[in-house]
Amino acid sequence: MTSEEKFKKVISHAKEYGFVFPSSEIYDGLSAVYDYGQNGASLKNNIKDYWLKAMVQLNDNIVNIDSAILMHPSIWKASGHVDAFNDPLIDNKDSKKRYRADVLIEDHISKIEKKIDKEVAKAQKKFGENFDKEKYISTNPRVLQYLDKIKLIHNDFSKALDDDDLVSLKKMIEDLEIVCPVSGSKNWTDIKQFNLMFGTKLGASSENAMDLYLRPETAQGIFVNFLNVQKTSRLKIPFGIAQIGKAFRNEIVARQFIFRMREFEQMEMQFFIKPGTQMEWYSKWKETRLKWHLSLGIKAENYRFHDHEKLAHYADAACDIEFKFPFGFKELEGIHSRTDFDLTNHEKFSSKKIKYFDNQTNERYTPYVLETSIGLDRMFLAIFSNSLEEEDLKDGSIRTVLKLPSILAPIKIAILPLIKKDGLPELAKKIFKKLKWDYEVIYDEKDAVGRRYRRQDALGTPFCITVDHQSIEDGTVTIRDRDSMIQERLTIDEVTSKIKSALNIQTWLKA
RNA sequence: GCGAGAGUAGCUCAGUUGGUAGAGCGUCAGCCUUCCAAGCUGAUGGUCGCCGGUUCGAACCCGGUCUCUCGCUCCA
Repeated sequence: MTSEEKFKKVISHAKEYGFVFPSSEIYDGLSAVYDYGQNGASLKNNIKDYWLKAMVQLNDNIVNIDSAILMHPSIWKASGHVDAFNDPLIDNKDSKKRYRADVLIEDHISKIEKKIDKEVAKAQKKFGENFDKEKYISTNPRVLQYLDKIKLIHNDFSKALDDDDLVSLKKMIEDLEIVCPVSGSKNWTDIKQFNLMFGTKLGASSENAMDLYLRPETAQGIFVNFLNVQKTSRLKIPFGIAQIGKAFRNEIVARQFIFRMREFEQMEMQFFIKPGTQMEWYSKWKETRLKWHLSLGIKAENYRFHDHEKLAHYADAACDIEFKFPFGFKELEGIHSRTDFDLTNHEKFSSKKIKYFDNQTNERYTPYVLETSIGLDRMFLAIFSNSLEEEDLKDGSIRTVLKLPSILAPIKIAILPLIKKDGLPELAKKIFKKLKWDYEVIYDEKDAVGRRYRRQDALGTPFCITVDHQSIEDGTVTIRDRDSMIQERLTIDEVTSKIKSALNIQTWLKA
């Protein structure tokens, strides 16, 4: 099976078994928006729980918050999103390539700068040791001409950018005769402004309404609550604030099923530390987070670190944990050393002092931040796609089985009477009623038992308990393991304790 | 946004030169059954993505539109 076929199978299986549906499907769907169905919502919740247990419950110095999606618009100026999320884009009609218009012009400027360097190098070679670089640059007519040109471009450029004047920007590209690096043509489309943030309005009256954005990341909700949490929690640095929540990005191209959605959910933790200790924490959290992933029992070869070479405006070190999705290795989680960029900027924009006072050393400082940020929907896709298998059995049949980590499975146990008579359903229902207090349990008596096993396999149910005639005589039942298909005959109590230990969170997280 | 491909039942798909829509699986109701899909009977389910045009007649031809997949671009 090619990876493309496999991915198709993942998507249709997700739909067929109630995990993921296209949003608004009866109205033809909405691009890059998906709904989680009865089993998907459950799997997603289980992933959240597993993360919260590891990150918050087991760490005395990490707390969980839930901040609002709507936030004060200045936050996005402070965070840099208003600038960084607005791209003027232009297409070359011949090569069909898309470029950022500002980058094209910047590249053009650096080309001229290179010409100057060339002139200088040439002169240096000619004059040898006596060469006065400063003097040469300030007097040589050709160099001066280049410098003038750059200055002129710079002026027009910054004016156009400041005014959001896309027409002038395009005119610059035409006047400078910038060509597409691929096609070499000057056949450009008009420049279009892309804003990756979703806009909305606060206030019912259109006159006084305030322009807002739906948050493009959850992290800022943590930063703006830093003081609130720090003052009310009695936590001392180092400490962390975690949050699970939705974020929104108006992606130009959002594809690959739930990998890149317009509305998505993040699980983040911002860890506040003393400046200078960030590298230490950076490697600590890299290790900790990878360990968390591996604890779910997915093969280590499916994960890899990818260090960022080009760092974001706020980071001094960053890497991704990448996962081998059906369409290749892609980012699953990011671990970023965010320095004091966010807190410092919020201090600047809000005019509130955002500092931490260390009683031990009597120092007052702006904490540095170490971020771990995982896409919940990506995590879902990683687990789901990795779990879906088609097995060729010895009898020639094919078994579709979703080998979810049992701790995450939406349904933990299926209770099945072997046949629908002789008092077997009654006993099975009794067990069903007892177990549902502790687990997600399903009862099924329809069709042959083999078919019912396969049905549960496709849903990812790790255990099937079957009640047969012997059960009525001696109270034993069989428990079938999803992955090995091996059955064991045990008493109800033994079965319960077996399941209990198999789903023991401590065993999972320590793995 | 550009290019290529695709849209028919819950899923996978067939549907001839245009003649009022089919299969397998699934689901549901039964029957039969003491342990790993494909035993029997019956049922449910589709304005053929949507809108318009051509035609006596359109799933099929034409135009538009929406959505999906892949590639390009973007990913703070």
